[in-house]
Amino acid sequence: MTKLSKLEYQIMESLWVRGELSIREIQESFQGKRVPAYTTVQTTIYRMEAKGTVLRVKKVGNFHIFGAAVSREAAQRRLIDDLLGFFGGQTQPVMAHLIESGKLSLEDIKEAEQVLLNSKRKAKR
Amino acid sequence: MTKLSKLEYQIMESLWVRGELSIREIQESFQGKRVPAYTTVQTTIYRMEAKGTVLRVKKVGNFHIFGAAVSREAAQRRLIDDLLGFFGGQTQPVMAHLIESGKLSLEDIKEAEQVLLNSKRKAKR
DNA sequence: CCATAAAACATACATATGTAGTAGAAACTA
DNA sequence: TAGTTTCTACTACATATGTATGTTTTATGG
Repeated sequence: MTKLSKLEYQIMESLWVRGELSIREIQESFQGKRVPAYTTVQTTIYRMEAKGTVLRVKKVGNFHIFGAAVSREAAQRRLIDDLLGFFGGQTQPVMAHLIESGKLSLEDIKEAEQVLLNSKRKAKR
Repeated sequence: MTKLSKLEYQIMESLWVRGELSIREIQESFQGKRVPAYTTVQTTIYRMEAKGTVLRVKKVGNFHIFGAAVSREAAQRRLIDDLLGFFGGQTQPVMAHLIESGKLSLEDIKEAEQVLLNSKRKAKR
C-alpha cells in the first residue's frame, strides 16, 4: 500500500463513506472543501487505479463506477507509520504535540487507556 | 513554516542535535541510514536555505557552516498537524492506530496523562 | 438513426523532491 | 608556488502530484 496524498485520501474517504461512486459523484462529494475540476479527479482516480488503490466495479450508462480497494484502516495506518518514520518510530513527539496543542483531551486519553486494556485482555485469552 | 520532507527532516535532526554543521558533516551524520551523495545533501540544503529552513552562519576555510532556522518543535508540529488534516483534525484515528500497532504502551499513556494534568495545572495558575 | 451531451482517454504542464554530475574556485600541502 | 584536494555553484533528470485541455467514444432522447 502506497502512502495516499491528501487528494487521494479525500477521494477514498468518499468511497469509504458512500460506497461505490462515479467520478462525477466523487467530485460532487467535495462539498465545503475546494472542489477540484472533474478531470483532476479523473486523472487522480486513474492513477490510483494503476496503483491498485481503487478499482472499476462496473459500468452504468456511459460511466464507470469505482470502489475502494484498500481499507480506511490500512490507509490511515500507512500515514501514521509514515509520520512515525520521521521520529524514528517514537510516539512521544506525537503524543506531546497532540497534548500541547490541546487536541487531546483527558477523555481521549482515558478512552485510549480503555482500548489498550481491552486489547491486552483480548490478547491474553 | 513549510512541511519538511523526510530527507529535510533528517538533515534538520543533525542540526538540532549537533548544532551548526558543514554539508560534509551533515552528510557524514547519516550513519546507519543510506547515505545520500554529497551533492544531494548540498542541493537539499540550498533549497532549504531558500525556504528559510536553514541559514549560513559562517564560513570556515572554504566551506560554509549551516544552522537550523526552525525549531524541532515547530517542525514536528507542522508534520503532525498535516497528518491531522487528513482526518479532519480528529485525533481518534491516530490514537487508535498507535495503540493497535502496539506502539503506545500503557506507560506512554500514563505519562501523557501526567503531561496533560501538569499543563492543565499550569494553565490555571 | 442521428444529434447532442456527457464521459472517457490521452496528453501536457507546473511544482516539489530525490538524485547526481560537472566546472570552476578556494584552500591546503609539498 | 604549483599540484592536489575539497567545496561551491550550476545544471540536469526522474518521479509524484495537482492541474487542466483537447479529442474521441458512448449513451440516449427525439
